[in-house]
Amino acid sequence: MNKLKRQLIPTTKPASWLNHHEWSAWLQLLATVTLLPAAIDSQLQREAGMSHFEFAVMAVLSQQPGRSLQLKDLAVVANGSLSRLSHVISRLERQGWVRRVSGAKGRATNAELTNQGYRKLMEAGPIHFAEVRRLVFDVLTPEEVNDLGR
Amino acid sequence: MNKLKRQLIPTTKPASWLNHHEWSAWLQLLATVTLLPAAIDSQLQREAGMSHFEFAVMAVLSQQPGRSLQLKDLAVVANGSLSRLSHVISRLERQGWVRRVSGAKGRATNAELTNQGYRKLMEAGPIHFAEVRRLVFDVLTPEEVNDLGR
DNA sequence: TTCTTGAAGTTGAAGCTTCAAGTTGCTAGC
DNA sequence: GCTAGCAACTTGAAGCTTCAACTTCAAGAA
Repeated sequence: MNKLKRQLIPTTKPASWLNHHEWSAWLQLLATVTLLPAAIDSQLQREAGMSHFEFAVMAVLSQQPGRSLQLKDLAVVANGSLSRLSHVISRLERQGWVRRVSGAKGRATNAELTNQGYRKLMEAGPIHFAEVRRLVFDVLTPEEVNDLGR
Repeated sequence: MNKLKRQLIPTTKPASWLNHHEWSAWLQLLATVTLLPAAIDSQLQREAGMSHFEFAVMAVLSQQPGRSLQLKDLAVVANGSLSRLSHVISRLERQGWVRRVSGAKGRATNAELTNQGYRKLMEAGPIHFAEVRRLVFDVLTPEEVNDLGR
């Protein structure tokens, strides 16, 4: 199969396709960017019963004063759309891990981590980070870790 | 919001959470791995009417002899499950871009790129790769591109 | 005051992926 | 030649994300 992957280089190249060099770099990046989140997600799902996005949302909340943050800001920090977040918060509410609290100003809504949610997070953290270590930090040298910021 | 992102470092650290250094590296990687595919996907969707996975599938096919490949192999090269691929091929068939051909041996099924599919791909390629260049190669130095393979 | 505009959320539908449960056709062992 | 078991799909349901439409509230213009 690896042989196949290398064959993907276009033989006819209209002006704007990638050259050999770019192409193989892109394939590498693509595989990382595709496989890594999938692996992380499915492990977390299996062993802790939550998606990585849900984990991220709860992790952010746990670090905020009052374990609470306005949805709009939470969406940005968690790298998701407001709509997606709203649906996810509804699910987390159903699990009893998060609660909606109407925020101070205007139409603001805050999400607040419940105690139950906090306990769940503390339990999921080690499981998750062990996998992150295994898939990321154990594979990279320390300098490479430094370079991750590009 | 960037200030927020930096606050995510856990203040209490049970043995198996990440340390400061790992944590910020992980946040970087996470953002890349989350935002990059989303950006690529939505651009391709908007401007060429296909997902990145569909593009990848057709691109692989276009490079194979006979523009055709068995589903099991195609799934591996495109980094997806067989089930996912099967659904996607059905969609691509509906568009007339791909055709199922029963393979030589046993229960094998091949996917074959149609002429119409090939034309579509040729049209989508430049659109897609321009975006890849913009988001990846224009941001990285040549040495960094070299290092993408880790 | 009243009107307009924009930001923040919510909601439902449509589409995609995953998961589990089937099919179906080889092939190895008896 | 049978039969068990596996490999290669296919399919339908459940769950998640996206998208577009809608609601609500705040603030500034008129």
